[in-house]
Amino acid sequence: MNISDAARHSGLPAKTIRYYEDIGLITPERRANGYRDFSDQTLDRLRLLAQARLMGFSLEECRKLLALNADEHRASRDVRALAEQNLASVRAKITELQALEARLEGLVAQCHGDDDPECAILDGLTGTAPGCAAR
Amino acid sequence: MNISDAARHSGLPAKTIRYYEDIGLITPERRANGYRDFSDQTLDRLRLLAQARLMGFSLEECRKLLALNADEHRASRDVRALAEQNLASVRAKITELQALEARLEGLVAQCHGDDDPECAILDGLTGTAPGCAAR
DNA sequence: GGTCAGCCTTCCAGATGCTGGAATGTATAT
DNA sequence: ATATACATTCCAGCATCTGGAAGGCTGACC
Repeated sequence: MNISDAARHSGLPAKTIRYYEDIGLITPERRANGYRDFSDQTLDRLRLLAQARLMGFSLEECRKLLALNADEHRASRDVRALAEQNLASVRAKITELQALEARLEGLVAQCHGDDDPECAILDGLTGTAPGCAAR
Repeated sequence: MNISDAARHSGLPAKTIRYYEDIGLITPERRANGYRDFSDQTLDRLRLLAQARLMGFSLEECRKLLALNADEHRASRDVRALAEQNLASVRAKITELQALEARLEGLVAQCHGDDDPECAILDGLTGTAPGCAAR
């Protein structure tokens, strides 16, 4: 199977697949002409990669997931630990962004948004107390 | 004022300040010895940069904010538009991450997390129907 | 055989926003 | 003279691709 078919079947761009090979996440065979030849096994790895990336796992986490997936003696505990770690960092990012959202809302709410140069957002960002532009 | 003082007064690392000069966000004077010399004006720009970065603006957005801040004929409408754009992208990211969170929670909840190799998370990521490992 | 489209390959560069480190120069104090 | 604590530039790397250039291979058509 050629790279464009592998791309179709995995949902990943061919460029990304080559990159994944570069960093050792997959090792497809080569045909005599130098073309990559994707086995079903390699395709499975690509599909796992595609799904895990969609689920927010980093490439290094994906590497561990691939290893666990290939290890028939794995403990599901280990997989779960990875997923929980990922979940925790997703939640941390959400919390952070929500704080950002609140602060931005506060700034935007104070700005008139008209033709006037006086702007509460710039005042907020430059540490100028609101109204200082007029003083 | 030397770069380390500028760093102290703006809250930005000296490295970051040099980088901001590299990409043209600031243009501090130079002394005879080649050292940068930060004026109050340049320091103001650094402070705006520091705050705007904390508020999630990209460096290109910061560039526009700096231009607006320096333009006494600006319309606060334009500043507000930038802030709202930023707010919208923050909200979009939150929504995306929340969807991710829900999907991850779903996966994690199904996984036993014990010594057994059977794992709902891997099943979910590989498209294997749950329970297929036992069949 | 020639030619063309449409694959494939490798390698280099760029995006974002810094951050670390090396090699070197300057200022200040003792 | 030396020690230190600054300063400078330049190069490389982080994560994760993505685009493009230059060139080779395949398969169909004439």
